[in-house]
Amino acid sequence: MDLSYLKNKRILIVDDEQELLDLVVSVFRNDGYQNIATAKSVREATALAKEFRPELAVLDVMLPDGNGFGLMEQLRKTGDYPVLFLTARGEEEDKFRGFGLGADDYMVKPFLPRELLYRVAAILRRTYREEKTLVPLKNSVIDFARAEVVRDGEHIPLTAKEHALLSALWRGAGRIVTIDALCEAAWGDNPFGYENSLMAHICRIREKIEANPSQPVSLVTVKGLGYKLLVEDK
Amino acid sequence: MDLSYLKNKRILIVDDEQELLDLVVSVFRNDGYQNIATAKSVREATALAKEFRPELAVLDVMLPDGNGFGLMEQLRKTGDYPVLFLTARGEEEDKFRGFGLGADDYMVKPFLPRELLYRVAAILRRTYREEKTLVPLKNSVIDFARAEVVRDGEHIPLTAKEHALLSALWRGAGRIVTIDALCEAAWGDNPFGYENSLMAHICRIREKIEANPSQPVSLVTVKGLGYKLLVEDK
DNA sequence: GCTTAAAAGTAAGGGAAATGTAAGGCAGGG
DNA sequence: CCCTGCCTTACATTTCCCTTACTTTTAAGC
Repeated sequence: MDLSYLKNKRILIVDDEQELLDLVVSVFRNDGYQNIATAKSVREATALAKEFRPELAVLDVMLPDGNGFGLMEQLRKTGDYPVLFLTARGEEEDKFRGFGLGADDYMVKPFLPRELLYRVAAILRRTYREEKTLVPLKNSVIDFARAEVVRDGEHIPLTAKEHALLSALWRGAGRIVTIDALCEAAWGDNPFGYENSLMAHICRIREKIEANPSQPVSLVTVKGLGYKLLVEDK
Repeated sequence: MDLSYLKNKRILIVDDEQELLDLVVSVFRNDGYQNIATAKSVREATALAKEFRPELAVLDVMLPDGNGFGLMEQLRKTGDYPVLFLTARGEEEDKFRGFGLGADDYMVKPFLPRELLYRVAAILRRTYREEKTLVPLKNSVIDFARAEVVRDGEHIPLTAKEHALLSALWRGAGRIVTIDALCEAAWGDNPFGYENSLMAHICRIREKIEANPSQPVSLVTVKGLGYKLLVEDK
């Protein structure tokens, strides 16, 4: 299961201690998270959240100009994303207060960095599970869950075979996928004698995903070997 | 925000110690959970899960005929619901192993009953977000709470199967829901041989929600893949 | 425990969209 | 110039799904 799409999620980290803030940020960075924003106070955090639009927040409970609970309520006004609290040892009641207000998880300092990462990953996986299905190409985007291609804002439906072939190509994204492998993916048992049909499907797929189907840039032919699906970014 | 609908969720609890099992069950019962099933071994749990179809599982790591991790992998074959692990103190590595396999939360024994309840509630809340009772479609509105469709001011009742199928479609709103998933939703365990019946139900649902059932715009077919429910606004 | 209406399941004919087929084209290499 | 490998198009075929009418099951009320 590919979960790498979770590493692009926007994460907001709020703590007033510079040292801990740096630690937490580096923990996330080292694990591959790309999109991190930080704040050191309630005020800073609420202002930042408006334009950063976090998809998950890690909040310290103790803050100079208020506390994490109040902050969460502020944040919930601009978006309903999960929240994980951090608190100093011994404040047992805080734990329940956070959960009671709708927090998603709670950790007591000092904590193991690895545990923080696991807990955040678990929350992200549950919350944003459907989105692994969007695959950006040069001139279009494939949406596997909806079985359609979006090009110039237009939604073009995919048929079952097209969906199966694109899935196989995407699994080997960037690498060559052989004719045999594609036939296997689309026709399963006894995948023989369909080479011609495969070609017809490739042609139809190109009409949907390429701006100029006769000069393909996303689904390219590798003569004598097979086909390659070139995916943007990732 | 009304969260009482979460108390109806089917919860599976697995532990080999009778005493702890009783404790956990009573903790849930006292908090209002209606639908609890228990098992004391991997074997018992996998058999039970097939027909109980849990919506969340609480698993002890140590079991007489295996461990909770193996059990989770078994369970994941029949459904993708969240899992919370319980383990004895000191097995730090276990914690990471559970998360690594895709667990949703983890607690060390002995734990505070209240914390267990909060953690379970947090997971349920995220996983089964509020079942919106009113769902607007192009030519009608589904009212799940009343099990009826409103079209042109007319109230058309939904039958049990229609309701179950529409719920499953609504859960995957916009995305393709496979024939298998729909059969699973409507007929539970042993969801085979009902493809034809499913079609008849789809046909009847369309007569209720569509202005022109032979040209559906809300419940559309994706040949060879499944069906999609297209929701307005959202 | 009947009776009866509504709901659910089954089966078959027809139709449209998806898929398969084949022929003509085109480009590059030998 | 021919041959190979792939593209493209038009057309044939097949598959899947819709629909309808009918049977069976369930549940509700007496």
